[in-house]
Amino acid sequence: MLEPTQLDERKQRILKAVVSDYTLTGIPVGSQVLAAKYFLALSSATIRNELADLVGTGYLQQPHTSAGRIPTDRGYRYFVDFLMQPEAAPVSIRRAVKQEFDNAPHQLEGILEKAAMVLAQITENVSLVTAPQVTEARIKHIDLVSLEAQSVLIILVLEGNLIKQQIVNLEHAISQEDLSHMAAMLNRKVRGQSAEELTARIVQLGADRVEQRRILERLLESIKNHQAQRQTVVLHDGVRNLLRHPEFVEVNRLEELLELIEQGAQMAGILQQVAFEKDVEIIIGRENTSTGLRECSLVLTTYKMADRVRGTVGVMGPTRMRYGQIVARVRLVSQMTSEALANLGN
Amino acid sequence: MLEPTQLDERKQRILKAVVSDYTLTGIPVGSQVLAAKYFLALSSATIRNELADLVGTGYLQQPHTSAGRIPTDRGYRYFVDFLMQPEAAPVSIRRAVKQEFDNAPHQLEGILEKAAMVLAQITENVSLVTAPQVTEARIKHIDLVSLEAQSVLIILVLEGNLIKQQIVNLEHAISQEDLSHMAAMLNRKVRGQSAEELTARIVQLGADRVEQRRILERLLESIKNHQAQRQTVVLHDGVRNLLRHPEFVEVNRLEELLELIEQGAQMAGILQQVAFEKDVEIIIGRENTSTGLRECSLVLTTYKMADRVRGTVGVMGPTRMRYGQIVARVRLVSQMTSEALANLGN
DNA sequence: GTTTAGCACTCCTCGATCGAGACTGCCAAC
DNA sequence: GTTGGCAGTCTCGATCGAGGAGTGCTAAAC
Repeated sequence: MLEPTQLDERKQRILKAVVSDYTLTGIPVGSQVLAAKYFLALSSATIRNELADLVGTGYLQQPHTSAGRIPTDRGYRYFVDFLMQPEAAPVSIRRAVKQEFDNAPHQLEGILEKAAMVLAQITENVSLVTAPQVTEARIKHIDLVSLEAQSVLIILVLEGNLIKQQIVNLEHAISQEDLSHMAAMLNRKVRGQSAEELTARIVQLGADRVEQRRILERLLESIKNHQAQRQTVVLHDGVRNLLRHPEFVEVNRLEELLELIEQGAQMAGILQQVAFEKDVEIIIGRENTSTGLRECSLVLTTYKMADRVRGTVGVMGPTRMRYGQIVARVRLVSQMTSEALANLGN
Repeated sequence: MLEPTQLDERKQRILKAVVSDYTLTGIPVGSQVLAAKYFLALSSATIRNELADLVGTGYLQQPHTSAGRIPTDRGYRYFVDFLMQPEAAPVSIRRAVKQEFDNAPHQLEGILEKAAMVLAQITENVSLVTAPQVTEARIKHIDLVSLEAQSVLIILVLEGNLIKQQIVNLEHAISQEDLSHMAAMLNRKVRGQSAEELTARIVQLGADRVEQRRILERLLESIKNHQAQRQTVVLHDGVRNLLRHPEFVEVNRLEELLELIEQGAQMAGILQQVAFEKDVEIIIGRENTSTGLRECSLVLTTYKMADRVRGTVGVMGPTRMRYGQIVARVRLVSQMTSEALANLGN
């Protein structure tokens, strides 16, 4: 674990200057630039000595002998933990974001898509948004709709107004009337229960006939399968922004990254691990378990949809990103998303 | 309009050879290669004369003086219209595709996502899939669910088992009992009608109280807005495949393309124009109205979900693509998608 | 009239070379 | 501990030339 005391105050200021300058320009920072732009009172030779120390302790590195310094992952980590201050987004951006969310369709998917779009735009990186996760979902409403002969559409409304739907095929035909009846019964009995509890209680439900009971069992089984099977969806936007970063001119890295983003499963795993309590979580370069993200950083946080319903929003970009700015903007979008989702249900 | 008679038989064979070779190798095709690989009976000089003619009539072009020939958009057009024969996908691929669809979740989105994934994989290009479009949707079932105090969740099941949902805020609270009652009434009266007809008939509905009637009006208005507002979703996959093509090593083109794909609106417009009757529609290079697609081709067709419910699937890639192969594979995925969707409702 | 061989010409590609520029590390002086 | 000076190192970009691929043209052969 890093300690702020590991670097004296001047080294901290120099590290901060290197990170700031490098994230802005993308050019390795030399001692002369530092002296001229940030440390007028010091000579470049002095700074060179300090830089050499910072390289020795692993906070900085040199791409080659006659180049300036760039931060290592460790350097970035020290920066975000102790040196960085979030740069609040300017009013113009706050206003634009608000407007976008105001114009978003009054609907879960629409809002999440909007969040991904806006976040990609204001951070100029790839945005990542997971659909809301339910921890121990409670059922608010069940509806059964007869489709063709033997198939039934199950609609489950969960806490937080999450809607799950599934089509089930039965052995025997059943009328809409019977279905409505069953739905009404279920609604009376199962409100506020979790899907697991529901299964446990099914035995106690006074299903008038054996036939009806079998259908109920079938439906519940389906619901449970469905819950288990459905993997988290990860929305993303702004892949085009990656192309602008000079670190991705070679196409190989990009390809690996794109695969990760597009197939989503691994990404979903990473995003789901973001702690709900934490404010913003930052994962830098090789801290990522996935090798494809070796040279990328993630800035992630959660949004809240309802009491036990949350999702993750965040940004993926090169380790050389403006952390201070991006943290603030991820936070902003997370808040706006939570608000927009809250407005859905009132 | 092109006529097959515009080229004599030998020119046709040469054009075909150039397109075939170039789409495979990506290297401009010279007269010597043609003579050696495709026209053993002719000398390279003869072929040179023919090539010069084909350049003169606009079917081929030369990147520079001492390079081989590559097809123009016109050349590709002639090829797909008169010379190409679809290359049926090998059994191994057919089997793999079938398996993927068998494993797809029993659910609209899941199937469409699967289609996009599979198509991207087997064509090694970007796949595009629109959600099903409804022409004159008929209503199968309406459900109203009380959420918090004054908000109501409307669930509409349309023909083809398309489900639309929306949350509406009312002026006054209303109980779930009242809502269920209204829903039951609506279901009795509106089955098989389109949303427009429904609005027309609302006046005739015997709404017991003025209050209830007002709520109904509010709901219908919401439904209509929702229909109008919701733009077509375009799923895509396989952007990573683009990176493999040498024509996209320069990042600029890619950026333009990605913007088109990611923001989707323009793309949706293009995809929606695909005629339902046609088998496979191919749009080549500058035939595209969008400048970003100047150097790309689209191979598109439709899938069928129900009688009046269809969507578009297809592939986007560089004009230099293996049309014969891709046409067959797009067709394959379209069929499998239609089948999978048909199985949803039985 | 069509086809072919031969040949000069054009243009791209790739590797090697070279100089300019940037930054360092080290040393000696302050 | 700090600073100026300086030699050394490495990258980057421009330039150049050889090699190669393919053409168009001409004149002869079929």
